[in-house]
Amino acid sequence: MDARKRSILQALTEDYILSAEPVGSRTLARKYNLGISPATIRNEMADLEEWGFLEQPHTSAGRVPSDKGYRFYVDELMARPAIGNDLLERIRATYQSRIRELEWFVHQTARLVSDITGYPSIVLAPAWELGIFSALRFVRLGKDSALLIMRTEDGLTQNRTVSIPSELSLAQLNDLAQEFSREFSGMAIRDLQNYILDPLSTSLRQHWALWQRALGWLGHGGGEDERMTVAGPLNILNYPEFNDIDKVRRVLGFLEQDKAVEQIAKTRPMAQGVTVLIGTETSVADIKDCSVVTATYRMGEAVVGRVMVVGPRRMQYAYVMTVLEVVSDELSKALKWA
Amino acid sequence: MDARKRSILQALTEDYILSAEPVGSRTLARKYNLGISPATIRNEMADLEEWGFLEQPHTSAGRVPSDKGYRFYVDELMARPAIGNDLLERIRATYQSRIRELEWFVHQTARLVSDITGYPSIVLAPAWELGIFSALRFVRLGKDSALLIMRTEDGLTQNRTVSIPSELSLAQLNDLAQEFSREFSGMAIRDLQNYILDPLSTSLRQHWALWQRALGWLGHGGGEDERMTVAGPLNILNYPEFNDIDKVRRVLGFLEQDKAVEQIAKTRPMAQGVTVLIGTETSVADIKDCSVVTATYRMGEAVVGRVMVVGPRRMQYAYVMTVLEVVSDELSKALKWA
DNA sequence: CATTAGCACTCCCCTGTGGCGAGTGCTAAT
DNA sequence: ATTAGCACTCGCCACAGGGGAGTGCTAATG
Repeated sequence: MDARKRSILQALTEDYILSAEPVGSRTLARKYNLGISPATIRNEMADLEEWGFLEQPHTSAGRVPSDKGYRFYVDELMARPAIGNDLLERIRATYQSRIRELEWFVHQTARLVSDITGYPSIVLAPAWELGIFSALRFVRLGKDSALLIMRTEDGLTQNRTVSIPSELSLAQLNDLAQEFSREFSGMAIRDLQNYILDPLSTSLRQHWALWQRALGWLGHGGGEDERMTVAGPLNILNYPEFNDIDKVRRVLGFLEQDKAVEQIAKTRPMAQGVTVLIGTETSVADIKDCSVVTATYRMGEAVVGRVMVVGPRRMQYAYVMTVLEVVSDELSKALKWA
Repeated sequence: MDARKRSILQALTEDYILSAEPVGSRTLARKYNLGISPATIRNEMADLEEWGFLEQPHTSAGRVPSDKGYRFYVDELMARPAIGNDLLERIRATYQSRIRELEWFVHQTARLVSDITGYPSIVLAPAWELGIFSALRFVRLGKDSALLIMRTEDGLTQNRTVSIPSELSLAQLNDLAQEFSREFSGMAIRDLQNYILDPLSTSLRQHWALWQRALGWLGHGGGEDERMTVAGPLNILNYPEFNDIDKVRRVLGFLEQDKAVEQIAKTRPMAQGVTVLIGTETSVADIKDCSVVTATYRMGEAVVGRVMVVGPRRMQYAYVMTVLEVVSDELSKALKWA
């Protein structure tokens, strides 16, 4: 692929990203100073199409980048401008709030990203069930209910109201919690559930029903909902390729459910840095017309969560990547002190 | 309005609810045993249109009920069949779970209702800020964070993590909480916020910053999000009148934001029972093509929340009303023991 | 020999036309 | 009062034709 083909592919991709219209040779020659005539561009485009970088919606339409074309553009062609100062300020300001709750960070980040980019965004909260169980604690609320507080070795906590047998005294509850903590501290939270359901494994079995009730939840680390936040899903309606009600249904349906997002997350390992998945690269049929940009964030040293942007394939890749880079970075910094 | 007009309006409305197609005189005569000819029906329909119960999308189309037509249908014409046993069982089964958390009820109810009816549903959680403050309590989590638990006289609790000055001992915290509780118990939660911000009102002012941080939240009763749950918003896409992308945007946008729902809730007082708002009766422009069915639920004796269904104007009113009646009833029963 | 002008060709899109069908309102007959 | 009959209206759809954007090919050009 020589320099001329590269610049044609780049110009075409950028034009299409802005216009959403198939780009023809004449347009390309007129708008971009390539120094060659439409006829030459046509020849080059024919090559690029043959090689799979471009596609034609139909004969006598302009060309459109294919997944492979976008991929090449993202990997090799596009410029990565530095982030603007205004934007940087805005992002930093978001994290300077006094509120230091994990859930708040997740919500704010999702909203911030979808606001800034104009695409739907998803933020996955720290994967609680991967944490290491440290201790358990009860706080009595009423005569037959208590707050169950679970804590990880990282210092994260989560709590929930459980109903308890009213004959248990506060002291007894505390004993139970201590015994449980002693027994299971150091274990991955994900595994808690399996252990507790084996009645032989613990001397706690006299209150088996209580534990069973409480730990179905503990093992999951709270409801599914709290682990994922979607912001701005309707942004997708602003892009003409989603004028089709069926496409809208697929994409919004995807954003609504929790599980598919995990599929995407699994496509790439939890490597640090910003990752791009284009069209079918996500291998999720519902969003085959979308691209996804993903970044991870850290808490201390460990990678604990993800920020994602879902948009049309003709996404503003460079911009989104830069935004996610900065956001995930600032978020990681903010979480360090949380 | 004589009996014949009534039966014509009823048949037409029911046919249109099922078919979404404007209904003509011939169809009406053929499908329903009205005992009169199309010509007579036409005359009657002309009257009904003149009186504002029917509308014609265009000359030479069939007729469609107007808001006024639906209103008359709902108030006077429609049959209210009893709920089926299967359905009743399903609803009851939902509330027989062991999980007794308020938030869980709200989520489950929203999902249940949208599943059963096939329309989007909204459930408003108990209006926390209307409750009466009873007591406050701290549970230390780490060296500079604590869990703040607030309790109402009804026995509802809510909690949140707050950061606290690390020099405060546990004993000091407890003293603070007790002092605060003594000072403010019996006050409506909604009013807490205003009082605490007046530095003269309390001897607690030495930890003013802490209280300020904590109580901005207490006064609101948690994030907005937790107070409202939407389930099945995409159900709206199944109805042909929402094939238009702009209508979809309006309705989904409405469901996404919190505030507009309150507008609707305010349209009708918190009276018990099931209420129907048709088309522009909601006076929310974004959902002028929708109808809303609303029911309230109780906790003990007091009405504390709402279950709502949002659907196209040609909604299955009778069915939805029956479902909401039963659901809100069962929910109220379940909450009595929560 | 790479580049480019020229040209025939393709195919989408828009518009206008005409037939069909559903439904109406009116009138006259029952 | 009801109804059959009929002319009329209008949306829908299929179809054809013109325009336009863009292409691939070929032959001319520097």
